[in-house]
Amino acid sequence: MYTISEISRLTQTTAHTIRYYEKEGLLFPSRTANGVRRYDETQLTWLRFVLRLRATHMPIEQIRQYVDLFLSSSDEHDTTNDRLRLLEAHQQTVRAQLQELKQTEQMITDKIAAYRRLHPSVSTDPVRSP
Amino acid sequence: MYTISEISRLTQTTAHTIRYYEKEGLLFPSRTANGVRRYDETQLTWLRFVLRLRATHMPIEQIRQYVDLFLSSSDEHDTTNDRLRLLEAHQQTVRAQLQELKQTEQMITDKIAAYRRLHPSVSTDPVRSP
DNA sequence: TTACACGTTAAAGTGAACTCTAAGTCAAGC
DNA sequence: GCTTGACTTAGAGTTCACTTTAACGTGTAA
Repeated sequence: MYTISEISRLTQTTAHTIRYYEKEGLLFPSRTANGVRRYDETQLTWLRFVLRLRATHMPIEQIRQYVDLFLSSSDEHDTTNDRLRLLEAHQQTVRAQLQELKQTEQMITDKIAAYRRLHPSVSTDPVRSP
Repeated sequence: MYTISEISRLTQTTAHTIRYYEKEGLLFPSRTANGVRRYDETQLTWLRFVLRLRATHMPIEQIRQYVDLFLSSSDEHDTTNDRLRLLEAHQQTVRAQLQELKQTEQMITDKIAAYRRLHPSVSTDPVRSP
């Protein structure tokens, strides 16, 4: 079991942010008798999953939806399909981001190459604006 | 020459945002006698360049730095190297974003595959938390 | 036992990037 | 001449995701 400062170090995330994620309903650490948070491997894995989604700009609200579906799932009420749909939707936005990034990476690479070819002339700058 | 509503349509960006970018020093459209903004192809190209950088999360402040260097460049004071350095720095962040996105894309794909294999069982959910 | 590191909370504050409001000007069409 | 719609401005408001503050509790080493 880890303290908040330990998983803070392990995930390179401030304790502040970890508490904030808990307040937003993304994490559910257990507590000691006097209310100190304790994190097990499962919670650590979950936090890493959340951080992955955040790094790809999934809004906290959407992550919470996923968590809520997870928690509300039972034999009578299966939420697998809903979760699958959320993941597939996010997969689409991740792929769109990848497209955009690849194109911009190419643009920057081209521009850098142009700058290098022309250096040190500025008058013939490849950008030609404003 | 385009009006603000025309380049708004052409770039899928609200006129509000385009004026905001101008206020932030990223665009310099000319004006008609009574102060109405007019955009030429160069300004349109420039806006598209700005939108590319924004789509890859370059902060407006950094874009402005690039613009400022561009505008302050002259025969006596060459800013090519500084601009090159800014672009190279952003190239690094774009590559880091690409890395992160690719990894998360893989993770989501794996998770979706796992959900599909196990469907409709929830008890053996691949996430196993919280 | 006192110091100090580390934990707790609710709530207010921050910064970035828009987004909207209010009050106004202006040109074209009926 | 009047209405409509597109433009103008400064400045206030919004949203998101933290981040800080203030005030306090707890455990352990010197």
